[in-house]
Amino acid sequence: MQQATAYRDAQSLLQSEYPLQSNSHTLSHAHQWITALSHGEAAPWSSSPLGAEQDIKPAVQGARDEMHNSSSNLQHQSRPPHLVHQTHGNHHDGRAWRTSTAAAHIPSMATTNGQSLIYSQPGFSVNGLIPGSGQGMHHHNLRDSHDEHHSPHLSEHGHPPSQHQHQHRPQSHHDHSDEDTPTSDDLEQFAKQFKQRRIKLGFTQADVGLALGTLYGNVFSQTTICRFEALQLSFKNMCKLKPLLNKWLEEADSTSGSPTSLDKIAAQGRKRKKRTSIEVSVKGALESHFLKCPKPAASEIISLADSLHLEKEVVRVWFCNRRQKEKRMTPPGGALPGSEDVYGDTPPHHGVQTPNSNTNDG
DNA sequence: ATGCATGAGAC
DNA sequence: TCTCATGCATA
Repeated sequence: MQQATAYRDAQSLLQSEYPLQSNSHTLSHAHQWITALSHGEAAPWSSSPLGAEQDIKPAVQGARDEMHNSSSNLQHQSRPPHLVHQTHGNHHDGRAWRTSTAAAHIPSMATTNGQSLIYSQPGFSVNGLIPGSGQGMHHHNLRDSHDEHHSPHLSEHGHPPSQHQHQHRPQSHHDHSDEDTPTSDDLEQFAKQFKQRRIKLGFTQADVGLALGTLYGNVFSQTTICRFEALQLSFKNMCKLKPLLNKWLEEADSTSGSPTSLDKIAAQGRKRKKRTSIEVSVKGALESHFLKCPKPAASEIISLADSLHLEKEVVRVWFCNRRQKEKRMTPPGGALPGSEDVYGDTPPHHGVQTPNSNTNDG
């Protein structure tokens, strides 16, 4: 598996040097900040437009030979008793995206420039699947298209279909894995299985994210893959990613051994704001406030930020992220009793699960 | 693996 | 201004 290593090497370097993601979603809006750059109006935090201040990491990580031939018992799965199953109607939240079949096809963008490190391998279709490698590429907004025709009521507002309940499948005639709305159980099992297979195949989470780009034109980051495996995405989001990852499994299996292609655009992006490190004590204060009021008003955020000596934006974002975390399928620390439905936006229970219940990932 | 951040779209 | 999907940067 030296191919993966080499490619990941390049990826890490690129990632360090160029703070730009070749996500098609982002690309569709890339002109925004690129234009901004042209105008010379960089964000206050973009100290050096050249990105020279970043420390390039050697990215030495080729030791991941956890793939010893072991008994492949992928069918175990002990159902944790936490997932309260609720008889909901046939709300199909987060499945409308799949209805756009056109989104699954890759546009043909002739990337015949020799500057990309593409291995012409018959396994992976490297002929123009690379997002953002050239300039004449036309992306298809998978997300945009699905966002348009999805029911406006299916969100987590009011009485959501909820991430962590059993979504009773409309038709239970076969064990499809990439069709219809999966249940929370399905997702859990798939995520687990996916991780096992991924590791056995010798791929990292980042590898998968890139591969999804070659397969669908939609690149995902290591973060997203990681969160998928850990079920730390919303139910809707999980449903959306599952078919893609499922497809990847097939591809990876049939082309195991073939090098994955990689091409990233080395573009100049505006720098993101430096991540604010909130002190533990301050975090505690924020959490206390969150328990009392998960949705503080702007004025309240200001005063809170003032008392905590933080920027208002930082506090605001913190609350946003906090709320979002509450809506994940598997909350990291565990559910906070009493702080869930205070804003009538959260379903009355969580699918709490031990985050480290994966005993075979290496 | 996860914390803070961005941005499009929804309210 | 929020939600939601997503990811850079970092622990």
